[in-house]
Amino acid sequence: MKTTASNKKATINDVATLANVGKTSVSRYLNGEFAVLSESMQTKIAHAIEVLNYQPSQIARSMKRGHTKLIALIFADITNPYSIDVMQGIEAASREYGYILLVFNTNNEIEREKHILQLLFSYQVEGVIIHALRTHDRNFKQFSLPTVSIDRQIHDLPCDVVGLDNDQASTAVTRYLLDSGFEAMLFVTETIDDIQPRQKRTMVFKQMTAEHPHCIGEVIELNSSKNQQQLDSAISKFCSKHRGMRKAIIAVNGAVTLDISLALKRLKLEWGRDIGLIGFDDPIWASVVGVGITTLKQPTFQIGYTAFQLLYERIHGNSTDFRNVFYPGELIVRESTE
Amino acid sequence: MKTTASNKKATINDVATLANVGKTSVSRYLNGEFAVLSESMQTKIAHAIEVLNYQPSQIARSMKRGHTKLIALIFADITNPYSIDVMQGIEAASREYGYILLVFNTNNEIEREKHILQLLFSYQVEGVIIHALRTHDRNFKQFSLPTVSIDRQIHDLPCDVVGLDNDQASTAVTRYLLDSGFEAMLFVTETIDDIQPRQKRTMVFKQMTAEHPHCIGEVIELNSSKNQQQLDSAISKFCSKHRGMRKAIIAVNGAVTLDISLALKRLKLEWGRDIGLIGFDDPIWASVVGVGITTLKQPTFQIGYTAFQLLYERIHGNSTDFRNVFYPGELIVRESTE
DNA sequence: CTGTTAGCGCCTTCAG
DNA sequence: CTGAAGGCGCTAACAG
Repeated sequence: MKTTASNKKATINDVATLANVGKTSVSRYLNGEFAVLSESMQTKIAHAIEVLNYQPSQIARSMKRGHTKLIALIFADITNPYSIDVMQGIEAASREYGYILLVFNTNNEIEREKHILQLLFSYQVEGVIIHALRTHDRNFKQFSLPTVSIDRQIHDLPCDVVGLDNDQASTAVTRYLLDSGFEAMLFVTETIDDIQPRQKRTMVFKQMTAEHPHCIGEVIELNSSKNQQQLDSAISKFCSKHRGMRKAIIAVNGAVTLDISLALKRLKLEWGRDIGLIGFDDPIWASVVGVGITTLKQPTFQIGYTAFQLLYERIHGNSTDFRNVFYPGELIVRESTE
Repeated sequence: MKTTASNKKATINDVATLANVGKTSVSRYLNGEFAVLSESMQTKIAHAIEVLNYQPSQIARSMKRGHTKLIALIFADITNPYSIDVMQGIEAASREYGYILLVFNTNNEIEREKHILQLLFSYQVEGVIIHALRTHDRNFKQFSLPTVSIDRQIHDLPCDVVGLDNDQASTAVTRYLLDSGFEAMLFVTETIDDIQPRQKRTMVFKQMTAEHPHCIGEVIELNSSKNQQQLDSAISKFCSKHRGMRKAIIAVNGAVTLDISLALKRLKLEWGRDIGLIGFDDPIWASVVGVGITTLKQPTFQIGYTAFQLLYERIHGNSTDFRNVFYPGELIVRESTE
């Protein structure tokens, strides 16, 4: 309200008029083409911009140039802490590169997903980073925007993938348990479907334990993450079956780690003392609960950051073949596996 | 690659040409003005759209109409779980209303904030929801977009506010502790500055304990959240000072609850048995840690949802005076205060 | 070095 | 009911 005339947003024309120059020059000024602008012109324009508190309209620019500096982030479930962790890395990178993040949540609804994919076109988003739930998805088939997938491969959408090196990670976890003298291990995973990471983690565990004759390796695949009973009975069966042996449970991810912790509490079992516990992902509370839970920490920030960089390269055409970038995880030993 | 000719995005003109109609009619079709379109026309257009896989450009639309269906979400610290929780509510609401979320993180950098505020104009964002860190901020002074603040008032920016009813909440917490027979309580808060919620929570606690002559109420204000030592010594001093009395610690928010839990572990103190513990906010791990931590849960989803609604109303001009909406919290009793 | 002109894709008068 | 013309704010030739 302090400015002179109208309280409408100033346009490039207003600036040109006030500065007494053509709008082309203003445009050039905005785009940093100072080499082709006389000093007097520069100062005049700068002044006018200042006075009018002028902000060039990205909308108009996008319309003209065709690129929007917008990228989309699609979560299948915005509730998933992993996604949020990765988002922090993405956010940091996008900030550096001057990109803006549109955040979407498909909320596991296939219709919603379809709608979103359309929106992305409408808004001329330049690229997409997605943490997909389903790896098969016909909505993706028609999809043609530059895309990077987080954590897992998507069958119906060829794209770059960045995530954890699940071979290394699962090997580290299993070997650690083996070396620590555990004799019976229960690997707890959510439904595997064809979600690569869960598959890999499980497979490596199976193989490694199979190779150790003195060690028992069992796997249980939870039907639904809400299924307390299944988990409780699986654990108590496991315990009674291997009475007298050193036992440990492995959680395939942070959500499962939480579920198991809760189950153990219900069963009055104490991790560290009564049974070993180790989990993929390193939730913030892993160090606070009981004696602390040993975890395999993913470099989530790094993953997000790299995801953006890959996307950036792809947007700008430096696209070779689709790449997979998998980072090693870090074993963080706490007393749950003492 | 399945479509006919060019692989460029189809425009309204392409549709018009293919359908053999004027683009005005297509535009009308897009905007649902079916009352003014003959049936034959409708089908022709529908067909052409289908064939071309046409998506109207939001960019162009925004340019013309002036509104973008974009709203911005600004976090001072994207790392803050509270923000993320609230975001879920905002996301849900924005989805229902057909708005898209731009997510920003000022990352506590004042320069960054300035930059973002400018961007908001460039992108013609229709409104802003902000979880501000500082309540004084000169960047806000010039700011004129419809805005809703989460959790706290912002001095330099008159706007709607939605958050917790801190009077009710703090009263509930303190009264509960009093009723449970605790005789000495330590209220731990991060630096209060003029952040309303912390202020209120602390104040209510002070008043209520002051009114109870048999009860001791102390407050400690942490300088920095990283300051372990300060916390450790404060707690142990508190404990030794009130030896023999039933003691409890109150954490002003989830972050502090975590810090205190860690401190207690370092001090070999067990909440529930050695000392009571209660915290504002209800982090997911509150039920897993030790015997479980009693919390005062905020309706974070609701807060986010409402924030969007208020913003929506303001964007659409139903703006009366600025409103404050404060929701009551829910006390969730666990064994840390037994 | 500088300004004129012509659109980007869409919507909105205003005439048929 | 339908279409032609103009313009949103900006940029990119193309001339001076």
